[in-house]
Amino acid sequence: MFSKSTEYALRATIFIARNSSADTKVSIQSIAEGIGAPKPFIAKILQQLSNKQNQVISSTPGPSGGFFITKEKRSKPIYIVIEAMGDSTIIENCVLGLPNCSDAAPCSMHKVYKNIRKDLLSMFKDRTIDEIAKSKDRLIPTDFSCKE
Amino acid sequence: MFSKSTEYALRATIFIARNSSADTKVSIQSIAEGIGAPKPFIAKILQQLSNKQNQVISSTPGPSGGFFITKEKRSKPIYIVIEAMGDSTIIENCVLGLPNCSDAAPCSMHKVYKNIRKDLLSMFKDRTIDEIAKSKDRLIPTDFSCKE
DNA sequence: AATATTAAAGATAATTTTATCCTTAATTTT
DNA sequence: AAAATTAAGGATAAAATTATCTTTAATATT
Ligand code: SF4
Ligand code: SF4
Repeated sequence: MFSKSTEYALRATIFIARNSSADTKVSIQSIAEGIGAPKPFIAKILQQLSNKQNQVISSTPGPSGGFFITKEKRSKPIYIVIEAMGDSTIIENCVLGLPNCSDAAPCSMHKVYKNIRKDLLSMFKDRTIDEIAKSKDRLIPTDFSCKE
Repeated sequence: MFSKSTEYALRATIFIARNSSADTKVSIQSIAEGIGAPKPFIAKILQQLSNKQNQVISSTPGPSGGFFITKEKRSKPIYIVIEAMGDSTIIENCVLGLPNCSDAAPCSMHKVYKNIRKDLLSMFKDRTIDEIAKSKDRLIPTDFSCKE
């Protein structure tokens, strides 16, 4: 559904929400291992999630530094991750790729897609980061036992 | 949601279903114009939709040749277009990009995504090409008046 | 059979996405 | 203050996607 970048971004954000607090930060290394992503690539994504415009996650350099997520951001919808990655069009745009999508100017799949899109959007806009992080289900390809 | 190729493929297939019959075929030129796609690119996509493995649409070369769709294929689900373009993973795979997705090995968004994915899949697998083609809603970016 | 028309096929180019690497800056610990 | 640790930033590379072009093959019309 999403780009690889956004998949990693979602997994990384959930991982950070689970494994960090005010005084326990997580390193790029442990995030990369925790979600099964290439370290240099996830580093770039973390950068994007924590830059001036986005600030979905926070970071501090230096020893015992790393990434964490503030209480304020924890209660935001996971949608902010998708937005920060620039992938929100995937769930917002027309299935047929037409611009100016609306009930007034419907594409040929409008009627059948409309409600599914609404559900998709509300899934990402109504669920908070903390809510998703709570589940403890897996975030990494090979890990099949994180739930038990 | 889908790749540009698949968006064009869906629009082209619906366009052909609307504008062709056993004796009226449509040319690449008129398809490109009818859906607002670059002609050389849509030519490649039509090729892929009509090749030996896929055969979603059919074609004949020569004067008064062009593309058409058989009665048999008209009654197939639009899912076959997505499959032919190799984009079915987009609606089948895990939102978080994890392999071996199942209730037994759920990812951290499984619970909230499961039913939406089911709806997405049934939308593409239960609706036939003819059913979608019937709507007469727009297939082209600039055309805002095809419904009236 | 010759000609005109149309798609098929394959080569190529541009762009975007994905991934990696190396240097710099910030922070903490000693 | 010096050393160690960690992320930030920027440059580069590889791969996939999107787009274009040219030649060839097939078919119908004359
Ligand atoms: S399907 Fe309808 S609602 Fe969905 S995008 Fe196309 S026009 Fe818009
Ligand atoms: S969300 Fe659940 S069902 Fe959907 S993909 Fe991830 S594991 Fe599979």
